[in-house]
Amino acid sequence: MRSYKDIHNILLDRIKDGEWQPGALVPAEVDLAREFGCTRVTVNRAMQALADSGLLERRRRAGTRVVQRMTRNAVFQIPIVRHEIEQRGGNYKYLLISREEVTPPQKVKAEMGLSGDDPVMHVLSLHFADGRPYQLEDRWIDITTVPQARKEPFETISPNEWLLREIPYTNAEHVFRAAPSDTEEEEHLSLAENEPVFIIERTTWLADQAVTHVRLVHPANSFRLVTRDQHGGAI
Amino acid sequence: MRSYKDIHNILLDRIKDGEWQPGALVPAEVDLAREFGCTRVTVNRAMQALADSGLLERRRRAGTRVVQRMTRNAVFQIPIVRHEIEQRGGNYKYLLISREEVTPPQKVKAEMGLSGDDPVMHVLSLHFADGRPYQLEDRWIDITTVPQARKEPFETISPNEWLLREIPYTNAEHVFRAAPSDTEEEEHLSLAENEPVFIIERTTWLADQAVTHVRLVHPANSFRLVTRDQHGGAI
DNA sequence: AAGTGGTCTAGACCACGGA
DNA sequence: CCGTGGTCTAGACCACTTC
Repeated sequence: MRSYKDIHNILLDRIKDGEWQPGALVPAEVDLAREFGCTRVTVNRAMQALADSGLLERRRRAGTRVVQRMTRNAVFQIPIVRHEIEQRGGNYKYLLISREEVTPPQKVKAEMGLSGDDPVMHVLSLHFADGRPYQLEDRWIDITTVPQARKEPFETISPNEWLLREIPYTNAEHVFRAAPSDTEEEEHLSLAENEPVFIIERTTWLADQAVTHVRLVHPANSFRLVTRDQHGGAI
Repeated sequence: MRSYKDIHNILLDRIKDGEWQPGALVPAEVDLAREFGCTRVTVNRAMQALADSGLLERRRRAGTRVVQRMTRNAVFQIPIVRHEIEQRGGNYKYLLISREEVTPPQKVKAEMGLSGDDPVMHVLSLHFADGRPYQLEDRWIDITTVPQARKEPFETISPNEWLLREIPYTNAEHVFRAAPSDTEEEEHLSLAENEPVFIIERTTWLADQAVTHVRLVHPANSFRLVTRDQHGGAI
């Protein structure tokens, strides 16, 4: 019996092996269904998966083609910092630096789409790996959307971990960049002047309402972000 | 009539609105099918989509739960640098620095999984945006897998663009990091000493055979990598 | 053992959009 | 127009895995 996964892999091989060249029209679902001795629905499912992952392009009446421009997606996973460190056998420590409710600077208000002067929870904290500063977490939490945050002292659990555990979200935006450190970062991360840092800025929404905005600062020499983008056997 | 997209969105709303809390067990397919007046297959399709995007976790017999998210995903698209620059209205220029066939250093051989002393195509080139160096492309291409590369001078088209246009791939691995520049980078990118740079290292495979390994170096002050990750309205 | 998701079939109708 | 993909139904059997 041929499952849609089998068919997916067979079709994938044909693309890999160049049997179906980029830009080429591939047989219609009906024909493949006949070839594989299964229903059209089964073939459809396999081809949809290939289309979703960007290898095929499908249009009604026009048929299905192997995509020509192979701009494909790589997926990063950004884990809870504690897990990240513990997973590679490191010793994790968390330190709360400050926690207050204040009106955020204009830049943060813009990122979070806030207009009024309502106070926002601002939490500054540090994550250590093996005793060395690993990440400075500079976080803003909208207490209108997440009132529970007012009851959380963040003394033993980081905002990062608390939010991921407690608050669902629907959209996120990331900015990754490198920069020379500023004095605050140098102080907290024990850096020399103008050492390079790797910065992740993330804004997270729950149904069009900003939940939180965070700036994560890492010493460049101890941080790398890795993706492994598999296309093959997966399914 | 309720389509699987409708159902997908209804279920998504229930998660968004907190009607279904993270970790909670959600109704079985049969029950939802009855509720929406459709077949179980239709419900299954909607729920699979939600599971694929990481919002639901499904196990036979154990049922379906709202995921207690432990990681966040970010999606990054491998661009053609020229398009990236032109798309935001910039003026693009390409410059080939060198092109040779040599035995690569051990580090590159390891990344690409090469063992012998076979020569590999090494292409060094620069991408400019509005006259300023934007990206240094330090690329290795396996000419066993991609013999066509020997016929391409790379004088007017960059390896980046040529490869994306001509060579399909199945897997990719990325490393993102920040670092102080080295002297070669400072020379080509017109940087002062030890300025921070943003580095992307990518290895690309075609069916378990390494195609190319590249190191992309950007001046930190003119580069940011942005992702926008939707869980929502898409489908 | 039994409930849950995973998947297939056969047939059908619809929606889009190229010829 | 009419071929192609998009999707639904009804019913079925299977594959897990927890109870």
